[in-house]
Amino acid sequence: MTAPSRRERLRTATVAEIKGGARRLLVDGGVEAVSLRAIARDMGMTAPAIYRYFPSLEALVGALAGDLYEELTALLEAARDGAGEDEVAQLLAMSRAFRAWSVTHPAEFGLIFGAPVPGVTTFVADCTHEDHPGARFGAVFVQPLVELWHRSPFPTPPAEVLERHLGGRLEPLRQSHGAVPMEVAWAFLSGWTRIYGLIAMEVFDQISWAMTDPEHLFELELTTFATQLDPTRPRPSTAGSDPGAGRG
Amino acid sequence: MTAPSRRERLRTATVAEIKGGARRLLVDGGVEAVSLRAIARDMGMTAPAIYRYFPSLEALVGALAGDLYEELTALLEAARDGAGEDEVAQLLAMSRAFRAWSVTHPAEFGLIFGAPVPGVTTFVADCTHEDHPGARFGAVFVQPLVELWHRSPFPTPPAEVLERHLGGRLEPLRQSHGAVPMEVAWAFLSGWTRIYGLIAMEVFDQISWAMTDPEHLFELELTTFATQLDPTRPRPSTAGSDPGAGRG
DNA sequence: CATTTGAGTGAACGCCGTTAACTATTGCAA
DNA sequence: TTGCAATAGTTAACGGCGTTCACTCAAATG
Repeated sequence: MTAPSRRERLRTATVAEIKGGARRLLVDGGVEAVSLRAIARDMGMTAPAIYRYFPSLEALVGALAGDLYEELTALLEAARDGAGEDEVAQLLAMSRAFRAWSVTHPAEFGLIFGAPVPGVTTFVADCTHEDHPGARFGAVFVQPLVELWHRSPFPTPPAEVLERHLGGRLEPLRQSHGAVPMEVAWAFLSGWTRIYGLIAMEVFDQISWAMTDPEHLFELELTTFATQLDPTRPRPSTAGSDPGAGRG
Repeated sequence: MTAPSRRERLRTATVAEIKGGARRLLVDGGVEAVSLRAIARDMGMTAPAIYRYFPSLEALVGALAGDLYEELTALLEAARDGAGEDEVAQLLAMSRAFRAWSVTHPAEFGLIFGAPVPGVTTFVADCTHEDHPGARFGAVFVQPLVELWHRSPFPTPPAEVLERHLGGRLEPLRQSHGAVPMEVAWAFLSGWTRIYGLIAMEVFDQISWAMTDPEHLFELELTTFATQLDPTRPRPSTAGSDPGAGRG
């Protein structure tokens, strides 16, 4: 483990600058606004120089997507670690952190959670099963669910129903997370579907025709989900649980 | 109401041909593959000629999105009309039809239900509240829910909880659908979130790292939702309700 | 029949990704 | 220290893109 040479330091700095410019363009104008020529212009370079660092624009977009996955995973882990010991509290904190990031980073959310983008698709396809960004991302949610299940099992549909609908179809999940109980897999898939669906609808502006302030619907879904996971929780009608309070 | 002139007939035919070419490109290569020059090439024309019919590429994409909304709405209405009198059966048929269309038309789904696309966004913004594509689309789901609610109310969270989370935030929905009971609004938003979320995850390939055959998870969610709407329904464990049977 | 309207063409401008040939600089080794 | 190889950058060019402009020609209109 020797110190990086001067050349290596310059190179990583340039790579970071290229990614930074790409992200700025992504935020300002969506993925279609990310262009090698614009990035190079902002850096005071010419476009072909970027080919010394990335083999194509698609590869650059894929690398950017990988960084976003890492950024988001770290954010969720921080939210989990700051939520105490209770697994349900951890899941709620992670869900809220995920929504907050998504709403404040719509372009980034669209890149990694929206319709497949050429560069991102190949980046995801090149990952091994365990290091698949979706798997690493899902692990943050699956882990507290597993621990909660072992500590105090939550209600689920009957085992034979789960077996018929999910049995034998969870191999990809097991390849990345080991032997996850079928009930936990169901709780994760069902819960994640609701969280993802609501956030995607909000970020993609698929809900504004029906309601305003989707955060409150999100909190309602969260409390419903939390109650399902832990029926001893205080009901959402308890005073002091008003969602959105204290968050602007 | 006079018969369309020869010129008008030719014009509508050309508009249809342009849209057809645009959709072919959309299906083959995603929205970024839709280009005026490629469309014109396929038609044996030059690109500037299309400006006689659409003011810009974005406007063409927006018009295409409008057609897709209409196509999908008609499909859902047909599914509803073919499902008999029971509202829950109608909702199930519509949900399955929606998923089937989405899975077989991923590019079209991404255009109208994915990250905002410039042309589509302005098209949606130009619609009046009642004719908003999302509203016309949502109406097909809201209507059976309203009728079911009046015929036999389904269980919901307590009224005060709904009031606190949704109260005063459903004006957009009421502007397009009239006085929808808050419980119905909740059931629609909650149910639609799960349907949309699961389908979007499947179409956007956000679930293949965890499981195969997402249709079975979709059917599990559907039966859960149906049981919530109508507790007298046969439980999902009843023989003969195996999801996916007869559709493989 | 004259005129206006509409449809379509070709050239051009400025973007874009990408490749090829070339230059200058850095780092390393004889 | 000198010489070589790797590295980082340049310019020029190709084809594709959306879009505009000036133009032609046929069709509808009076």
